[in-house]
Amino acid sequence: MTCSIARTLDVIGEPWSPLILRDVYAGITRFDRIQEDLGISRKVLTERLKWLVEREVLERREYATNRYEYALTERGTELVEVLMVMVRWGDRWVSPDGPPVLYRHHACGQVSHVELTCAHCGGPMTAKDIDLLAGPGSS
Amino acid sequence: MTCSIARTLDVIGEPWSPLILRDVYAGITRFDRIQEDLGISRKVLTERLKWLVEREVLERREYATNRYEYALTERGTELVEVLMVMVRWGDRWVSPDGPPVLYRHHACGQVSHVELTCAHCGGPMTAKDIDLLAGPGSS
DNA sequence: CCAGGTGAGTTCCTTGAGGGAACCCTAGCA
DNA sequence: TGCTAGGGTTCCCTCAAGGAACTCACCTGG
Repeated sequence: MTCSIARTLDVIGEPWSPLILRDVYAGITRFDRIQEDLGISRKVLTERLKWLVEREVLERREYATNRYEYALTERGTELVEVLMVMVRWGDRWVSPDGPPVLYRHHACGQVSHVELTCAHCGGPMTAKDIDLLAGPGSS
Repeated sequence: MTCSIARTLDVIGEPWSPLILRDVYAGITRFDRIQEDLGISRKVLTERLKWLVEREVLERREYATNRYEYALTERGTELVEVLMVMVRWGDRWVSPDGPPVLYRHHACGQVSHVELTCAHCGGPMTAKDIDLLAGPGSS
């Protein structure tokens, strides 16, 4: 499908993948730890990890003989931005007890959250602030 | 799970949902049009739409007697922001022919894309720019 | 030196969700 | 009064997810 959403979903669309990325980002990088943390079946975790490694979102590293851990690649690190926006939505609409996790921004040292802005003018850029146009890669 | 990512995925984690939201956002708002556009089975589309309406992400409106269309609620419109960040990733990493869709920003009139910034200081805020802390809603 | 533990998976069986095609009901319309 | 379109249901079948048990290599203590 000539749609960047569909193409992104092809990589991380299945429901466990974002949670796997979250774990790896948060420092849970080993097979058993991820399996235990998510309660995912070992079979499916094996498949997902292999898939994400093939798509170059994760990297498989031998940290001791026959012991492996997973790490985010550059592609994977940029996917975490998608998660950050998901977190914002979840915090706002489905977290009755307040946000479970907070972000401290290195640059200003404050606990904050992410805002979407226009790469060109820097103003707010949300769903209501844009029009859609056909691009070069459209069919 | 006390995790905003998991809670958000509970609402739109299944792979068709983001594409349904994209369609509705892009103006494809009726059952048959969505079904045709996505190639989803009618049964699953029925289930997904009902689910999204129950979660108050979509709204079902009778635009003529016994004719219904779907529209984004405020919650749903904010979910489109997640899609916009997915689009950015897809454009960057898995769109060999260039972006299929472009965004024109109302405020500045330019074709642009979305950037993540800190709500507090306005500086760039990506996965590498933050530390994670436990929040009030953590277990 | 061998018993037990841990990490990282495989294998196998069972159940449930998704796909496809056909069917249904109502409203307009010629 | 039959035709078509919109908006779904129903039924069957397949295939992927879950669960539990098994494997194999390395390490560590006694």
